[in-house]
Amino acid sequence: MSRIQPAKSRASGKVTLAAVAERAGVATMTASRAITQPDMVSETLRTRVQQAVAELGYVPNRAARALASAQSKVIAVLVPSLSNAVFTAVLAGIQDALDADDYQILIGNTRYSDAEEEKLLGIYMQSNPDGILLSGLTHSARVQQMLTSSQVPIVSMMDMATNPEQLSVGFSQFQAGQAMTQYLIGKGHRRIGFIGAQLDERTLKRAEGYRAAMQQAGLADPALEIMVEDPSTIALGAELVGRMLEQAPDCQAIFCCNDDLAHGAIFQCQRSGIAVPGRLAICGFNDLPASAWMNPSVTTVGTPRYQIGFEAATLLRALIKGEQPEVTQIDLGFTLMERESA
Amino acid sequence: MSRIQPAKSRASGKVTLAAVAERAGVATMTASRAITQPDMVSETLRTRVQQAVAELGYVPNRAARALASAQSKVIAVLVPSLSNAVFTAVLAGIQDALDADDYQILIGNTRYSDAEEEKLLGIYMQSNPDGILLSGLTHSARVQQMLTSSQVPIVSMMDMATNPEQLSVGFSQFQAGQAMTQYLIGKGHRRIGFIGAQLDERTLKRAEGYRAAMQQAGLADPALEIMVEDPSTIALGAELVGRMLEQAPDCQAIFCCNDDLAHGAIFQCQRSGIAVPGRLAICGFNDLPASAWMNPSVTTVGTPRYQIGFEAATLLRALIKGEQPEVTQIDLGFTLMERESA
DNA sequence: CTGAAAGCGCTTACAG
DNA sequence: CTGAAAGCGCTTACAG
Repeated sequence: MSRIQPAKSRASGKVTLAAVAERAGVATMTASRAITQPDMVSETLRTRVQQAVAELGYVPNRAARALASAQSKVIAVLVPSLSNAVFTAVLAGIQDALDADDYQILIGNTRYSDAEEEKLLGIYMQSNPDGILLSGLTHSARVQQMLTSSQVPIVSMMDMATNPEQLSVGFSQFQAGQAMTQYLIGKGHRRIGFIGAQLDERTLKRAEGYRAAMQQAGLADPALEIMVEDPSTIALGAELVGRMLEQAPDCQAIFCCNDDLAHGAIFQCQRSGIAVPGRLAICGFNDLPASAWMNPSVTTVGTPRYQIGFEAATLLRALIKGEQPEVTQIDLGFTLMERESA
Repeated sequence: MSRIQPAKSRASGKVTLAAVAERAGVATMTASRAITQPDMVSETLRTRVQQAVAELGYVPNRAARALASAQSKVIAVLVPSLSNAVFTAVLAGIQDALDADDYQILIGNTRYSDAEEEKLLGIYMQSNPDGILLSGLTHSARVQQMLTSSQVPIVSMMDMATNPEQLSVGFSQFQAGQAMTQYLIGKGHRRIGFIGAQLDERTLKRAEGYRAAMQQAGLADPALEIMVEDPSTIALGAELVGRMLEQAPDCQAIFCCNDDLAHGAIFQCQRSGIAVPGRLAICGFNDLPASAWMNPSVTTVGTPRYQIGFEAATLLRALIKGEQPEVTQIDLGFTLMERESA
C-alpha cells in the first residue's frame, strides 16, 4: 500500500539519515548526532539509532556531509611517481599515520610533470581538501597560486625547505649527495663520475652535493657528469655506464643518482667483464631491496621514506586540527650504506 | 560600503557559482550551464560567464555538484599492493584510460587484507562512486554485500571470471602457471619445485596450474611445494631456495610465483656457489624490469598489467555511460619469456 | 539531552 | 536560449 513515487523525484533512492531517524523515532539531527557524536545522545536513543542504521544499511553521504559541514575530510597527496618504490613507501607511511581517522586520501601521480601536477591539483581543489601533502619544494607558479589562495594546510615531503614558512619533512638531498661523494673520495678515488636521470629537483640537489664535494677536493670535471632527462631505469643505467666509460675512460667510480641506475650499470659491467668494484666502483641512492642482495651488494644511501610519509601526515593532521606545530622542519636524515660495490 | 557579514553565516567564504552569475549578470543556472554544457548557452553569455570565472578564480564545489546531480564522478580502485610494480602499472593504465574524463580516482591499497578492503570500500561507498575497479575475483561476504546492494558498475581485474555475470579483464592465472610448468618439463626437468608466497588468490591459481601440469606429467610430489603467507620479497626468495634444497635435495628447477622471489633465489644461489641454471633452473612470474638485465637473465611470464588497467577502466567507463558491453570477459593473455635462468 | 528550521553550493525539471 | 523554484542529504546554530 505504499504511495506511488512522484515521477519527477530527484532522490537517489538510497537510505537517508531522515529514513534512519524516522525508523528510530527521533529527529534527523538526533540521528546525525548519534552517529557523529554518540556521547551527546542518551543511550536509549543512541542504540535505537544504531539499530535503525544496521537494519536499513545506512551509508552516510559524504558529499552532503562535506557540503553541510564545510569539512571535506579529504587529504590530497601528490607524488611524482608510483613506479618508484620510494614514493609507494611514502604513501604507506601516510596511510598508516592517518589510519585511525576517517580521511579520504586522494593519491595523485604527477609523473614528474608540472602540467599533470596542475591538472591533478585543480581537480583535487574542487573537493576542498582539508590538507595537502606535496612532494618536493618547488612548484609551478599556477600550483603555488592555487595553494596560497586556498589557505589549506600544506606539508612538503622529501627535502628540507630553506624558507621557514614552508613546512617540510625529509632530509637534505644536497648533503646526502655530498656525503656519498666524500665517501668515494675517502676510498681513494679521484675520477668519480655522476650519472643523473629524470632531473627532478632531488636529483639536481644530489648532483649539487656531488659537485660541491668534488670541487672541495679539487677533483671537479664536467666530463665526469652525465645528466639525462629520461626516467631512471635499469636499462638506462646499463646504457649510461657505457657512455661514461667512453667520455671518461679513466673513470674509477660512478655515483648513480638512484639505485635503478646503479643496478643497471652493475649488470652491464658484469656482461662486459668490467670488475665491480675492482675496475669500477658503482654506488646508488635510496637503498632499494635488491641493493642488499645483488652480487656485488650495492653501496648506496638509505633514505627514510616510510618515515617521511608518516611524519608528514602526522604533522599535517596536527595542522588541520588547528594545532601550532613546535617544529616546522623535520629532518629525518639519511644513512650511508657501505657494501661491496663501492 | 559592503554590508556587514552576518555573524552566524555558514558560508565557506569561497567564491560560489552565485557570485559568478552575479558578476556575469546572469542567473545561477545559466552560469552553471555555461560551465558544464557550454553549447547550450549563447556565445555572449558564455564568454561573460567564463570571464567572471577567471576574474573571481571560481573553483566548482564537487560535493555540491555530487549532491545535486547524484553523480559523484568518482571511480574507486582497490589494489592489494602499491609496492608491487604489477599494480602500479595497472594504476598507470587506469589513469591513462580515464585521463580525458573528469573522474576523481580513489586509489585504495588493501594490503592483501580482507579487513582493509572492507574498511576502504566502506569509506569509498560514502562517496557514491560511479564505478568500481577491483583486483581479483573473490572477496569477503561483507564486501560482496556492499557491492551488490549498491548496484554500482564493477569490473574485476587480473584474472578471468568463470561467472559470466562478473565482468573481468586479465588473463588466466591458472593457465599461466600451467604453461610455465610445462615449459620446465619440456626442458627435461622432472623434479620441479614451486615456491609460493603471500598466498593471495593469484598465487593460489598459479600453484593450481603448476599442480595440474605436474600431475599430468606424473611428476607431482607435495615435497616439491613450499607455500608461505609472508609477502614475497627478494629476502624471502633467498631464504626459501635454501629450504627447498633441504626438503628436496634432488630438485632440478624452481618455479617461483613471482619475480621478487626468483631474484632472491638466484642471488642466494650465486652466494652459495649453486650454478643457475646448471645445477638449478629458476624462473619467476611477471617479468619485472630487472629480470631482463640480471645475470643470468630470468625466465618468467610476461603479464599485460598496464593493459589490464587500461582495458578495465575503458570497460568501466562504458558501463557508467550505460552502454551494453559486447564482451564481458577480456582475456589479455600472457607471454612466456624464455631467458637464461631456466 | 532533543528538535524545528535554515542553509551548505550546486543541478534538475519545468516553463517561457 | 534563459531563468525562478525546488531539492539533493546532511550539519550548524539556536532554543528549549
